[in-house]
Amino acid sequence: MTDTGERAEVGSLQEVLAAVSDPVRLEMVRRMYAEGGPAPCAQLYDDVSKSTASHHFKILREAGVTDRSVIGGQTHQELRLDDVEAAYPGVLSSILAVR
Amino acid sequence: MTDTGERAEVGSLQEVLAAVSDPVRLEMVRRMYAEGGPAPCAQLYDDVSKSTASHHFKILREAGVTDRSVIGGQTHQELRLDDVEAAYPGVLSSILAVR
DNA sequence: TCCTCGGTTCGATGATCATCAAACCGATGT
DNA sequence: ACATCGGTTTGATGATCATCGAACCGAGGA
Repeated sequence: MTDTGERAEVGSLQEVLAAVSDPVRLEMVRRMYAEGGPAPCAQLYDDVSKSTASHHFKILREAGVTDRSVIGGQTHQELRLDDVEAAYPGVLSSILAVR
Repeated sequence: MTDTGERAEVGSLQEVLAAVSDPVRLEMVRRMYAEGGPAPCAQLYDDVSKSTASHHFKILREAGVTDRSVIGGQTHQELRLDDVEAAYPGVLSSILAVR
């Protein structure tokens, strides 16, 4: 297991909100949450191309919402729920609670 | 006091998130919240033109986040916090709690 | 009646952004 | 060594959107 990112700061509230306001990205976040740990990219989306997915992953990562790691040669994405909650209590958890 | 809108539904979660993910609109929402009731448009923004502000009000209204009423001839905007909370508990309140 | 004031609507412009295909890259397997 | 597989980067395209000025509109006031 190799760390790719160095525990970046969680982005501004605006950045976080903008990140999850896109339907494709919110679905990714929901699936990561359901997974409960590092998940291989491919399981986190359908209906968009690999390159588009990679683009969305980047935006989520830069907003500090997710983290990337490499496990057994494969890239995985993980939700940084605790970090986001620490920065903006209730925001992400209440969004995930919807439905 | 005249009602302009007929208690519209609160929009989808995506709509609500998109509405508040814009800095100008989030500031508007914050000021409405601070006001605690119907507030005249002019007090809810600076740095943008009247037409831009009106555009943002419309987006907030269509997302079900705010409501419009006319008091003494003047248009006022009001936050629909209770309605949004009923639809998506904790989402808007936790955003407003930031800072 | 005419003017002003607060706000909306219209039309246009520029920027941002989601999307894709193609090329690339690192790791694994043959 | 080569091919494959998962993922990223690049470059381009089209759509969405924030922004503005100007025209418009309804309500009061002079």
